[in-house]
Amino acid sequence: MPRSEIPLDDIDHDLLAVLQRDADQTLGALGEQVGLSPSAVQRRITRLKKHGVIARTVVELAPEATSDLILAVCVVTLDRESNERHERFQQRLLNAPEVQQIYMVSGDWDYVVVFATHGMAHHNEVTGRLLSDAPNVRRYTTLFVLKPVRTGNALPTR
Amino acid sequence: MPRSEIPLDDIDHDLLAVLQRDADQTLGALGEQVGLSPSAVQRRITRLKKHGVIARTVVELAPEATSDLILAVCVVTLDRESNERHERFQQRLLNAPEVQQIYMVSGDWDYVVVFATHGMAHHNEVTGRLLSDAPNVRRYTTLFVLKPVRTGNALPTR
DNA sequence: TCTGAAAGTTTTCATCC
DNA sequence: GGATGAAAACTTTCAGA
Repeated sequence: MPRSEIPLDDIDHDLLAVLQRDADQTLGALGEQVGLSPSAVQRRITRLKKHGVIARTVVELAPEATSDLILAVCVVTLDRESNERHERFQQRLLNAPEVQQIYMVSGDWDYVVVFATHGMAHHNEVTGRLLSDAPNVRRYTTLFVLKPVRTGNALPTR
Repeated sequence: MPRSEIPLDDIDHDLLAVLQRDADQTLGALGEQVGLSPSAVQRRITRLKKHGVIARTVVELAPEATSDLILAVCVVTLDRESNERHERFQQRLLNAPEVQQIYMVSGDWDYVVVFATHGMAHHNEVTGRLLSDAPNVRRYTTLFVLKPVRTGNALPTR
């Protein structure tokens, strides 16, 4: 999917907002919410996917339904600023399915990483391998999630 | 959707892993990946939704396709530990569409909050209103996202 | 109890206006 | 953007393992 810039009108914005909350609806139901016929909705969705505005469609699991789920936010600083080191660090994290999110950030820390694991043993194994025993991690701090008040990846579109 | 605990077998786990990456596939295509007929796949998905394992289906937007997107991770500490204050704080954040994620955490900070806004002016307006000018926020620090290396909400299911 | 296949229904897709 | 018919997908039912 290419991702050239395309203009979005009000209806596109409405449609994207709806789809980011619930994409499990028929074109007719979506049409009612944005004031369009099913075929018009279909045309717009096709266009939004084609131009890469809509990156993908996924299901989200209920955190409560995942047994022994431990969510943790780790802030990480690497040893030195070096592109190669950053690349390697990112690649290691990307290869781990327990790494839910990775953000490179500015300021005192280099990265914010969200881990999703099953139980403390699993958490320790994963963060140990990816952070404690990593060659280029200078320091990191773990913030254990007591309650995921809101999750999701919804982006404002205007 | 109720969320009583239900047993998941290997095929359920495979199916959930696939759906968390890409839910925009036909039952037949899904069936091929997990080794089941389309109707069997459909039955399992229905069951997983009914029991709340699958919370919802959503589209994810490409961050690059969102104009002037600013992502920021804020760590926040409230003035005092009080259930009522926490409730109010959470509710204010939940009402803001620019608040993408909220995690209550243990340790030196009380919350990790991810903001998604359009441009610095918007970012400052939102964090000003929700954090700086909030009555019960003691302090907070902002980590601006330079690069979202991985996003998503995929949870490991086993 | 769960599967696979077939029938019936709904939705989606492509073309037309 | 809306409407229509054709194609595809989904849902249900049923027989068998």
